[in-house]
Amino acid sequence: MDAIRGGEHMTGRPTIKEVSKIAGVSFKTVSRVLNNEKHVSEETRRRVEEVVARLNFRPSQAARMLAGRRSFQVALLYDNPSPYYVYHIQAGAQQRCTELGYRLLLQPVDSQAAGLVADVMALVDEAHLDGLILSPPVTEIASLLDALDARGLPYVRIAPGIRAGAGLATTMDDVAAAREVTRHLIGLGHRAIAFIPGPESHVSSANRLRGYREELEGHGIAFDPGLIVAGDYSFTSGSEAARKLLDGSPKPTAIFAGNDDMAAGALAMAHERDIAVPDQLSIAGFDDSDLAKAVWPPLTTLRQPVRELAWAAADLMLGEHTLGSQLVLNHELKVRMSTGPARVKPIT
Amino acid sequence: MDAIRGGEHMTGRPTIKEVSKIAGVSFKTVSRVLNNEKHVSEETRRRVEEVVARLNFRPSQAARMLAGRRSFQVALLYDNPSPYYVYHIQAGAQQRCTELGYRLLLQPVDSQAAGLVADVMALVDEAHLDGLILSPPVTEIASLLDALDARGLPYVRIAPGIRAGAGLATTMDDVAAAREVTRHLIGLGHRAIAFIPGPESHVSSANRLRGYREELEGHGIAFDPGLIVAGDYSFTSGSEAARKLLDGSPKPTAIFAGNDDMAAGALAMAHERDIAVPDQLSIAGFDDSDLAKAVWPPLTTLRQPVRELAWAAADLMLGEHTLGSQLVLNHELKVRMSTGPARVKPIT
DNA sequence: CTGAAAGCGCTTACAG
DNA sequence: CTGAAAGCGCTTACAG
Repeated sequence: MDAIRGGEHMTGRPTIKEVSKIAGVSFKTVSRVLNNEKHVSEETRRRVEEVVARLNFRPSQAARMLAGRRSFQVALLYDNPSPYYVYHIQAGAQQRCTELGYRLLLQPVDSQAAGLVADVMALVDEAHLDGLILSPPVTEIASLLDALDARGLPYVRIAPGIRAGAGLATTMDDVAAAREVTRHLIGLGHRAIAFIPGPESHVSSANRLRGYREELEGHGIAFDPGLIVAGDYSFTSGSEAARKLLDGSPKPTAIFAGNDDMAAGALAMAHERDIAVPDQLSIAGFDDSDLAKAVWPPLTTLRQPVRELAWAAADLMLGEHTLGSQLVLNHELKVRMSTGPARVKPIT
Repeated sequence: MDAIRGGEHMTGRPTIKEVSKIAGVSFKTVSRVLNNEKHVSEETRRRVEEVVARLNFRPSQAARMLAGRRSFQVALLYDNPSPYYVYHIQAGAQQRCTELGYRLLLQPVDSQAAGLVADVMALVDEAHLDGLILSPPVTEIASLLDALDARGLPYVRIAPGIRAGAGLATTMDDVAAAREVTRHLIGLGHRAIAFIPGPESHVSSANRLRGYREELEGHGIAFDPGLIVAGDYSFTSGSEAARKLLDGSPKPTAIFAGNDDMAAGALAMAHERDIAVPDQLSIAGFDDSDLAKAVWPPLTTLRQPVRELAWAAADLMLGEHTLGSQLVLNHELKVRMSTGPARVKPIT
């Protein structure tokens, strides 16, 4: 016998009818007050609100969903291995939804699963969703986008890759951001700058690589494939990539990793080999995750406005907007101690 | 005009009545099949299930909540600044709830807020919750526990401090765990072992301090208040505590921090002062968070079964249990490179 | 094993 | 500005 049985816990719950009786109005009028509709006299409104507060009345979401055309409920879909990323995406979306009177369902999904589209549509039906927020890489599943479009269901994407210009979206400029990091390293005198891109499944990987390359070439530095070793956004992959780069040729004086986890991996490899950072090797990351400030030396990185992207996504979908359907948010270079002038002490 | 208006998206949604019509039975029979009730002939069941699958029918959660006595919906309350902790607590609870057919609402709260109890009870009413999972420090709010008890609402607590023996709970033994870490350090020859406890608001802080102290005294090593400097579980506070410890007297040969964030902070301070870890100073953490493996050298720490604690909490509340109402999960010491033999090279 | 009736607590659409 | 009726899509309690 499980603990949930019995269910006598609905005891105290008042309903709209009890409120209306005490306030001396019809329950329809209480409904008007609750929904902030026009055409309620100031005095009636005040009286109803007083009773609502006194009884601690909260309308049943289930009844509203069933009777009304809107559920005031949306879901955030995510499938990201980074606790840091998920935490902040959740926080941003949650905050804006709460402010706007929506409940947000936080829904982890498996973007590789065959049944993904069916599962999401099941959620849409069961929960009567009014809309969806998609975070990468759920943003890249064409069949899901098609199903949502066919259904006419509103959704916003955060940092989408495919169909980037279509529909509602919030993004940052990965290309420009990667150029900034690269420019910072070039400015410190580095010429042999290695880059560790992320996995191909993420659009951000290709965009950051492109920014790195464009900036190099803008400064007349030839792109050298020997300085590129891909990772998969994990710490371990960053470590392995750094090992290959340090063993390869040409020897880099700086490593720019596509995210902070990989930068931390590269940094660990430098420590393991007694390579001084930044005196012998500069290392830069991307994201400005919690990790960036927790390693030694703290990482130079590019702050991605994760929380803001999710906040703005919710706002774009649920708020009162006339301005547009796409929003590009600002990033910011964070210079810390892991980058410094080139070749103070060459690697031996 | 916002994107959500219009709401023509319910178009395709089939109902239980349409299913029943196609299957040639009453809609009550469909309901029986959906709820896995007895007394449905095998053939009828099969026919209904076939139609359900073909139409991709999903029952409205709202209608079930309204008509039934159970909502099949529970909430996880959390108020923890650690993305790592929140991510794994969510994952564990989410998994078990999904397996058992419950929807889990992930609800961040402000445990310091005056209106907390009212807000939670509002959630209970609005969402018709069948139960709640409380994670630290939400577990410690007596007024909330009282309100839930008064309402007769089932809840489980993860690692509770107050009223620890009462009600449903999953925990780990912080005292024994801290003793294990301390024993490891003593076994390496350390005698001047500093400890950085967390904030007093968390019960785990006091328990880990107690374990540290008990183990020392069990080995005939006097407890020295000069080797205790408190932090608040943050990286920065760990760094500051380490600074004071390294400047104070007696000089520690090992530092045991109450969590990994503070251990990482202590490690950064050692790097800043060019103190070799572990040759001159051993550092141990607690949690085995992602951080533990991302810093250099990787931290010796104690694995707290965060995900399992949440999984078991959901299971305890929703599953079929007869065994008991409290569950103590196992922890595990993870020895990595940040700890080593004492005084190989004394700090100068 | 199966079904017809009543009702959950609200919103909608229609009156006045 | 306010109200009475109908109904959302299910489960419950009662019959057969």
